[in-house]
Amino acid sequence: MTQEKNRIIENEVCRVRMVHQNRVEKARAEALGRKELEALSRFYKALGDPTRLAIAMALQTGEMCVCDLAAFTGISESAVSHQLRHMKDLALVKSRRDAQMLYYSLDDQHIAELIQTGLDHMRE
Amino acid sequence: MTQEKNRIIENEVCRVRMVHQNRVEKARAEALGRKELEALSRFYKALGDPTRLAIAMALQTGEMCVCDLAAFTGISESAVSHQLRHMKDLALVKSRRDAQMLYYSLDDQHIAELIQTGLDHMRE
DNA sequence: TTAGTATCTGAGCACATACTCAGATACTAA
DNA sequence: TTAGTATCTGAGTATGTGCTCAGATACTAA
Repeated sequence: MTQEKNRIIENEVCRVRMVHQNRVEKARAEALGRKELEALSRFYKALGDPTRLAIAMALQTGEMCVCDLAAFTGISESAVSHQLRHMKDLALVKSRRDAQMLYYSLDDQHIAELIQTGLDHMRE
Repeated sequence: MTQEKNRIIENEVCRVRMVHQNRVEKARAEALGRKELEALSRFYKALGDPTRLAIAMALQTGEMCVCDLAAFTGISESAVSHQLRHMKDLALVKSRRDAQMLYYSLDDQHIAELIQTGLDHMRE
């Protein structure tokens, strides 16, 4: 157990208390970079809202248009559209146009896997 | 394509537009219940914050105490403690006490799997 | 007991976010 | 072109959330 006392540097308190320096260094060695960490957390956050998760799970059964998803989720088409844009920015869904309608579908097989792993956890 | 026109019921607009009724019904048939959906989304949301994700990934390398995690993440011990409580409520982490210190660790192997699946997606 | 250390907690604040509403845009068919 | 349908968009708002701060609590050792 390596312990360092708090040190005063000029007027700032520089708190360098590292109770298990080796553990912190080990974790740091395996840590993601800041940008990767933020990208990954944004991805989880995308499924971290009941509306978006419901949309993603609905799209597991096949592609659907905005008003299908509005009917399914019970929220307005506008709200669904806002969420779909969000999910598209995160590469969770993609869309194809057929006449006036846009059909949305999951963009990546990993998302279905992620949902399955989450379900396994919840029903552990 | 089954289409219903908007109907006016008293002063409310009751919008029942269902463009692909069969698709909506299929999605409904496989949908989670409201409570399950919310529980699952809370679980993803738990990893949907960079600080909590960093904590979870650090704990993949072994158990750590609060001040280790504060040193690792670069945020205050108070903030770490708040987040750990949150994560404990969600059964993401568990703790064991050894004298004054509390050692936190991942509560479930599913979490490591979930992180791995997320990484695979990000690096697709 | 007392002092010291590690962690927790509640209040408060700044910022993020999920929705609604009104209106814009994209496309089709007459 | 015009009317109709599907979707998108920006602004506004109410709620959620992550942090800091000050102080409380839990435990150990003298």
